[in-house]
Amino acid sequence: MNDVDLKSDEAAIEGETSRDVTDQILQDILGGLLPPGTWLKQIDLERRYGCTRPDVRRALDRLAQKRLVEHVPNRGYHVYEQDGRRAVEVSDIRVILETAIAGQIVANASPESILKLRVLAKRFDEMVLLGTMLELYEANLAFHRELLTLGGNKELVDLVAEIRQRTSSAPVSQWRTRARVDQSGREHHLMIDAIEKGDVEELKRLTEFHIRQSWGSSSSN
Amino acid sequence: MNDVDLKSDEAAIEGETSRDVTDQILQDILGGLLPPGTWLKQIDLERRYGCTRPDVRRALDRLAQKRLVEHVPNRGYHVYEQDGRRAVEVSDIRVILETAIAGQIVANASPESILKLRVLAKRFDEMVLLGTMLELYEANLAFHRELLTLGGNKELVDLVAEIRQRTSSAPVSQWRTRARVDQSGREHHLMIDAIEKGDVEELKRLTEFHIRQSWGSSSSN
DNA sequence: GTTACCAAAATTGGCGCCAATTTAGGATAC
DNA sequence: GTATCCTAAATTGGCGCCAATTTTGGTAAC
Repeated sequence: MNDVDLKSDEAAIEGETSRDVTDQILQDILGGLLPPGTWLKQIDLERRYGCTRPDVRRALDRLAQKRLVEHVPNRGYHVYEQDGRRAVEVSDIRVILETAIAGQIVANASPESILKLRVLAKRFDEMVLLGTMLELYEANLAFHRELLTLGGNKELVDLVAEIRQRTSSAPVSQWRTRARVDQSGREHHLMIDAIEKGDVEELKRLTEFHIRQSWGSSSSN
Repeated sequence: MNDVDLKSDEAAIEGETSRDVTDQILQDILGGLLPPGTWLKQIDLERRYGCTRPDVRRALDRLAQKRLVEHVPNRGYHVYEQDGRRAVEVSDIRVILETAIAGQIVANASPESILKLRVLAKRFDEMVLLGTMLELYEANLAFHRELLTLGGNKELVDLVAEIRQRTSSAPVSQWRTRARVDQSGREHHLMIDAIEKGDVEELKRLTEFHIRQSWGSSSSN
């Protein structure tokens, strides 16, 4: 396990101290800047994000609660090693939840909401070409959030958003190939098509495939 | 909103400083000692649980993350008011998840695991007669945890345990009547019966009924 | 008598220091 | 030459103080 290297720009942040440190660290883990196994030294983080010691500690504690980092008493915090079994289990949960509300999604889909989905799906496609990996990741999240919102269960939307970031330490590793990302974009549109047609079963099929696909090639399962 | 009254024994704890403060506050919320709306003053908690200021703050932050208390900047933390809609939504999620794995539960149920369930169901029945409200609550959790564990998805078990304590601020309010608690105990045994018979559909029916029942009379939905 | 304003008490929350533990490196003994 | 022990540097984490904000109670004016 190597520890985080941040000889780079220290005072370049300076200006958005307001945004929460937890999210910044979270994004850096998600972005692959802080690979699994990395030891998160408090002094480094303090300097890196231009914040105080208590801020760092609060952030680390929150991330530990979310099980994104592990806390070893008197030795510090380190980014969780990716566990293949856990990843599969989380996918299973997502499949259960997201297919379960397919019926409500179709039922509640108005022409406006379908348009909204199209816009978000298109933005994802644009980010494939023009955006960074993180922007792509967030465009994907936005699309799926909007989709789930149609289900009408607000708690479920938040819950899925939460468990998503439970295993996907590096979105980079999810969409390994360009072909896979393009495919994802196409699937988004297919899902919207299914909603327009009112074909619930088709939506379920697509949803399950879409979720499972991301993890297909990773780990030995 | 009244604030927490704790003129009672202050130094009576002294000896189990080790156990986490977060759990203690959580239990007191669950136990109904800290009703919804109560303002959680840091000084009071500090004295009450015999711990330091940073300990209290860490605990409050964690509970806020779990959405059991709400944080109002510069005004403090208070126990979440029970939201009827949220409670229903969480029940819906539980129904989705727990019925979804009914098949696996039946498939994985060995004679030993069924015996284990019987023991836990019996302990619940005993607690109805002899135990405190909190013990009853925990016996119930233990039964359901064991049941879900048979599904084989460890993440799902933890997730359900998590969302359970998301709304049920006061277990007292859940099982309002004695009749309802007795009924719950009987349902546990019926569920085990269904597993023994290998009747998946029956288990699903019972599970949904069992979950929905707890919230039936509360709030105007 | 009521309302508005001001002042004092209380509470939150930011911040930094110091002790305890761990880790790494060097020196010595075998 | 290698292994073990001891010392020093570094890192974690406990703890408490003080500034900023809010609330409450009292007073004065209308």
